[in-house]
Amino acid sequence: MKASVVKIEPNGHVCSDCAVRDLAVCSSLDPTELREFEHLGRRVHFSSGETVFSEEDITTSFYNLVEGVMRLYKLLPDGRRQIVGFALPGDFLGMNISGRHNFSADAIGGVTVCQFAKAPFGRFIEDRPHLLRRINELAVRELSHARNHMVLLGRRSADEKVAAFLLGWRERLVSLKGASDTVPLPMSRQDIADYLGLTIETVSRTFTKLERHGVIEIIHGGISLLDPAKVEALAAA
Amino acid sequence: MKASVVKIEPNGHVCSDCAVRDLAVCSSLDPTELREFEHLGRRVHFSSGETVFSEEDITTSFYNLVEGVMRLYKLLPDGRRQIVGFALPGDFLGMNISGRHNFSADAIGGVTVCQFAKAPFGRFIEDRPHLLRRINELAVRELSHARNHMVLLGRRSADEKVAAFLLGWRERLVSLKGASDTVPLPMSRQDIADYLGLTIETVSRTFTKLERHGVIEIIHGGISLLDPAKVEALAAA
DNA sequence: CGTAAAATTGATATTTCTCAATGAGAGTGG
DNA sequence: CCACTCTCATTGAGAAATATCAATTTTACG
Repeated sequence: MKASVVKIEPNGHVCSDCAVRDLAVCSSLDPTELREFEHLGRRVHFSSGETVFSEEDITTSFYNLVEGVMRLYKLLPDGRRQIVGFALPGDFLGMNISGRHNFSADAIGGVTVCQFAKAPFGRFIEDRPHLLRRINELAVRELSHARNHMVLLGRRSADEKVAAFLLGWRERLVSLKGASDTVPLPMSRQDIADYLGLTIETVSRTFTKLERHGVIEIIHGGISLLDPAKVEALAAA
Repeated sequence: MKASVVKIEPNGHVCSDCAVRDLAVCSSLDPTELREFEHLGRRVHFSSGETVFSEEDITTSFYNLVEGVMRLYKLLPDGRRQIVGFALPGDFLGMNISGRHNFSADAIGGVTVCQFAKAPFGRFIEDRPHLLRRINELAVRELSHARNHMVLLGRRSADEKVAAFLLGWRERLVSLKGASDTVPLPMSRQDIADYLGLTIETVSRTFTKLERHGVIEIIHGGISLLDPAKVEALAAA
């Protein structure tokens, strides 16, 4: 990845206008706190493909994804990649024990984050247990996703993986933008493969197979769910 | 006839004597708090194979594993099982968002837990942010484990999975009981297979292969690491 | 001991991967 | 506007890893 040309809006943004105000960690703050919080975060933009942070980097900031999609991944020494999740607006990134990030994060398409320096953010949390509780809530939810994903990776067939992915991704988009049977897929086939523990060829073949069976339609930049019930059946719950 | 096993020790136990005092959530409590905490938890014993809680059960308690080993798993509708982790003394179980457990937990061999009713435990946390912080710490650590395990499930070969499992399991035992190249494996081959996303036959064959290559020795109830460096190489970091 | 459960081993089947070629879409410069 | 090139996606054929099915063998336990 190339060096990042980073745009920082000094103090230009107000939390009360923020698109993720009610989704993100900030939902636990009252208006007064929010005004104080505003001074802690800086909006930063990343272009498609840029790396926001890398695994093993010392954690200097936490991030609140405001707009766009990110891939979160880990690499094996020989380059094999496992995507451990896709981040969407409202997701909070950077929590860890070791003081180092335990995965890397790239922008998929343009991305806007609200970046918090670690130390001031830590001090802000200090006497605000409700914020800590909110962060814990997000961590526990992540943990639940992670466990579901382990089941997918360890025990599902390629067809089931793809079907479950489409449904899960749609579900997340639904809760952000409302229901639709058109599912945008901003990530590449390779990303999907690395998320599902498959090869790009297998993902591609599975998409084609689903389309031949009239279950989905592959459209530009995504798919359309022609028969959601059938996809659910294929996903094996 | 021997007296039947007393399952609940009403108030018999004192936290200050507890084996996991410094490992568990309780490590964040001072002596005064600990005395109060004592009245919240009840020691409960489970025999080998018993289920402590099941996925989708409404969460009525949290659990602190005090002694023994548990398997934590999720089932697909058709019975396929994925073990999402093994719990060891000091592990804290029961955190969730939905109010329901998101995995099931069985005893592997005899197990002793410290059980906390959800409501009083919640109230106790309320004005003790340091305890909440400790719980968050454990959740974030779990999350890191979960992500590492996703890499294993999605991107590692059978040999690498087995090797990584042996090393990871040993590592956990080391931090509980000190270093040793003898690695007890209280779980069955089927458990290992369901943890690694393999079949029991593949696990068995891989063990045999490692033994033939002089890398491990299969002993009663576990294995002995004859060549730890070789195992690490096989695990592909 | 004797029986049941767990683990191992072997032979074969299946799924998914690998390697290789082709096709489609986006951006570039002539 | 049209080649040209680059990347990404699709498709095919064959290979490899792991699963499945079927015996044994070993271990655990009453």
